[in-house]
Amino acid sequence: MAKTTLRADARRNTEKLRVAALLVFQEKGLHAPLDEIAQRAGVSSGTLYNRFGSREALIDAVVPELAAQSLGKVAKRALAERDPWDGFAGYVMGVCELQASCPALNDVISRRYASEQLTVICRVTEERERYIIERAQREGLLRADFTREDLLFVFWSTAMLVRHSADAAPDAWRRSVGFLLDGLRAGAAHPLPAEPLTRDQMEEVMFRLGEVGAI
Amino acid sequence: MAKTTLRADARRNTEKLRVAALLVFQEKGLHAPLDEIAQRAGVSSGTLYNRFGSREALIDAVVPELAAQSLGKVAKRALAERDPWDGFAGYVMGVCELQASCPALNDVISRRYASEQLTVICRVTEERERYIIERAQREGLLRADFTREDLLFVFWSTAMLVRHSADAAPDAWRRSVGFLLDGLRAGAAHPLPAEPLTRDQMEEVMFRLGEVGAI
DNA sequence: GGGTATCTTGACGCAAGCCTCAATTTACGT
DNA sequence: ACGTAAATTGAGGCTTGCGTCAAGATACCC
Repeated sequence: MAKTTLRADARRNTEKLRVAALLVFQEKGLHAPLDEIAQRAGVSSGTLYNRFGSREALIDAVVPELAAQSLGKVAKRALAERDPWDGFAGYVMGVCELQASCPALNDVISRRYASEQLTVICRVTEERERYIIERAQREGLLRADFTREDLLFVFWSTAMLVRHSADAAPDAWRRSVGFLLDGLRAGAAHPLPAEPLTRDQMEEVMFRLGEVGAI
Repeated sequence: MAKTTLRADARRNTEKLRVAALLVFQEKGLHAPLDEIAQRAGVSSGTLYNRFGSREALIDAVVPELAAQSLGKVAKRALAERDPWDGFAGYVMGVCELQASCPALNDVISRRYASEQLTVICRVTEERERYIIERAQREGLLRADFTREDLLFVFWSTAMLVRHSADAAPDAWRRSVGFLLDGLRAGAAHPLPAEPLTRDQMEEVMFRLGEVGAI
């Protein structure tokens, strides 16, 4: 039912809002107050709702492109790596770097906000990650009991670290990820104390993440 | 300036509030609504403020004992372990188990709420952890570049994981910690991509954690 | 340039959660 | 048993943020 033609001023406002939204989201994450976006666009909050209708729609109008591009670049670089371990490790570091460099991407990667478009991106990402993992495991470089679900937990950890140490110690996360990667090399493997998550469990966890508290 | 003698009803209410507070904090963490505590104690929110004056005071009246006892037990067990590596690994797992089993302890351990008493506990804990780490490093079992500040990051990661997967996958954190521990063995060590945090940086990060957003 | 459909505005209502304080109730000493 | 100091109450003010809507402003077509 979307109007196909907007009045000129409405179109202009839409554009101003997109620009402002991208700025604010990048700076403060996907839970940034919408009022601030409206204000930054020089427009009332009512207009924001008129143009987009909901936070989700606004995010979907602005963030997926950024996310797809950033994540795509990292994956591509990883796959271009000759050595599958270097590819894997580079991928992990690359994604964490995105998390550290941009609150909006951090929220996407750690699933703090789930929208339709972002979910699509996550699915694509999942495929690639499974491949990157498998490739490194096939050559016996990445430990065999590591799953893609485990990878998400890595990103969640980093999300937390980055959110709280971004200012005081912007490189702190690198150490943590460094330790972790050393634990993921096939040679380092010792038996794990728990079963991997099923995909359903993962869905459940992610579903809750998108919910209320967000925390 | 504290009144030394309370009227009988006030003393009773104080006790009811302590009980309720401990329950609610254990169940929901240290940011639980105070109104709920008052309600559970069968008392108005005004009374809670009359008796304790602030969330911080209420927490300090109730949580430190729990925290000191739990953390003490884990540390003791770790130090009783013959093998320093087992001691260290057991300590890490033990603390994470506390995080997983009790939101209040999770908040204490990951510094989501800083109060006077809790800060004292953290200081004691710090001493013990430095010792546990040093002991394992002295025998060349724990990698030499691991610091106590890094340990806090481990607990922060776990805090995040536990908070979001407690229901759907209560053991998920064990895998992550397992990977990490494998990366901490001396034999697994590869050069790290960043310097360890100074104590000042750590203070700064922790200070911010206690602040506003908490997230 | 006038009429109308479209768009914008910003004050408003809502919800949580915090904390306060005037009015009321209660315990306790005498 | 009564007076007073101590305690309790809960409505209400505060804040942040969301989302709405009647009234006013504006673009666009003729």
